[in-house]
Amino acid sequence: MHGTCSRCEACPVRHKSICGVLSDEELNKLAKISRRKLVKAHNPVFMDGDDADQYFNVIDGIVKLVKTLPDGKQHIVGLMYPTDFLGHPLSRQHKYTAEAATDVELCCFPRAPFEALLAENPKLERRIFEFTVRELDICRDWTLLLGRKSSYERVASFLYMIARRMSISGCKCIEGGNELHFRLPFTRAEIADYLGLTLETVSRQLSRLKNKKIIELRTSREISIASLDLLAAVAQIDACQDDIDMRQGEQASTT
Amino acid sequence: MHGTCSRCEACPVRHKSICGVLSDEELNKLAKISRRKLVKAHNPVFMDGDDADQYFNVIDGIVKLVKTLPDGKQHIVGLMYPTDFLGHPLSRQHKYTAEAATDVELCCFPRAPFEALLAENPKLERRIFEFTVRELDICRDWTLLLGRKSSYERVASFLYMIARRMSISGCKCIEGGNELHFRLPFTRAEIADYLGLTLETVSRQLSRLKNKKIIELRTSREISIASLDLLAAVAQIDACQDDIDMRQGEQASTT
DNA sequence: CGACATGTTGAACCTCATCAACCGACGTGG
DNA sequence: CCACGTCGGTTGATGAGGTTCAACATGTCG
Repeated sequence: MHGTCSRCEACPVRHKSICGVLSDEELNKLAKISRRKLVKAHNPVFMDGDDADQYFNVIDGIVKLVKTLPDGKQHIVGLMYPTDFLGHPLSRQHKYTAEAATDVELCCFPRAPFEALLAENPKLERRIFEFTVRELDICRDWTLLLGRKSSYERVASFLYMIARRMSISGCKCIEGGNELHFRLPFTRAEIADYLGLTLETVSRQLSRLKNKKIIELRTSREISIASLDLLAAVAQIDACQDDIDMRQGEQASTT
Repeated sequence: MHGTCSRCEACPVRHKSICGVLSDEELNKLAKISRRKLVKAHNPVFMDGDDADQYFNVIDGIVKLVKTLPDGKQHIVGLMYPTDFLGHPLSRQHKYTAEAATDVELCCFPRAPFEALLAENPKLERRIFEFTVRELDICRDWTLLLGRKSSYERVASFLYMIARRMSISGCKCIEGGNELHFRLPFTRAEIADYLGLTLETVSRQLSRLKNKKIIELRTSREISIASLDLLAAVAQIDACQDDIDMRQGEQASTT
């Protein structure tokens, strides 16, 4: 077989995912150890405490990373979109549960052969490192939101962020998704778990945004954003800073 | 010159920092481009938005990573202790301000020559990758705290965490520091900025812990912890899970 | 159609922020 | 040496923002 395997050629995240740095030849090697997998919404990809015996590319759909407190309260510590890479070399056990928020399509790499490939391909390792640094940046921004923003600002921040992430990653699961009109893939309770609020508070703040004409809600899940800039202002997001973040992300995923 | 340079030989973080993976020869190369630097408490190491033209090892003291919201509220998104590595390859600009919380001793590496060394030394790059993954784990745990814990739980978590980190990293700045008795290097306002609370609330919850005999306060900064297990229980920290984290950290820093 | 999940809205309550008074330690200058 | 201001810390009173509990609306599926 020569050229790229047909499955990878047709892969929508071929260039933006970690695979973007691989030559056709290298990609073929990776393809040989990879396996596609579909996970239905609300099913786990892996559980907190499990051995990390696989790595994943998210091809389509959204994966929630969930931590649970001893007393049962739970919190979403991250969301993974198409093109994202799931799993960290050097962590032998998962520190959170990964659960499909929507129907999800994954590309799975068994740990041992994947790490062997990593060892002989510094470019790939460096690429995963880049992705990890971006995750850390996002996580630190999130601590700012959780530590210092009001419920109104949080909900606005969430809408702003998800609008941008979904249009950038080109999530198939969002029918007719453009930056300003899309279908929310989360329940109010899930949004609450992500923002450190209760579902009632999320509902109230969404109503408030609707009353102020900053968003429209055709149904509870169909969202139209009147103006991203307005939303960013409400969310206390420094639009300039955010543009830099996004451009870096784009670069990293296209070079 | 043969063997290790004398400065590095005497360095207290020689083996636990990123330098731990370097042979004497490689360490000499690194030493040639490095420079020691002292930063007095409350002075900046670098500012949000600055070009990232240097990397740092923290040798002694504690560095705060601070983000500021457009409306002026600020939040501490991370603390760096001795042995920690400051700066991320691939981020051209700093996303936060780094400020000395105590008097700090740093080892500085100018960007260009350091990245050249990285390129020819995959072990070193991998080591920094490990450190970044650990930072991400810590950051995710922090989002759990900010999203779901009460003020009482937060203050308990903070004391628990700082007690463990300081004893592990062997901070010289903590005179007579052992795991159960140490001097707090932060004001109430700084703790509040780290926990997403106000300084008054921090003060009240510390008093509450004192009244419940879980800690003693000889002065406002001299803390004795009656029992780490008790503190962990109050903080809703799963002690078992935490032990795993710590052991991994130890391994990573001694192998 | 009824059953069940999801979402909205209201009312009461509680935690934490805010504003303010006060204390002790420290440093400075008259 | 002491009066004074400053800084860090504690404590109290009050109020706002969010949680909790509850009722009701809407939508979906057998």
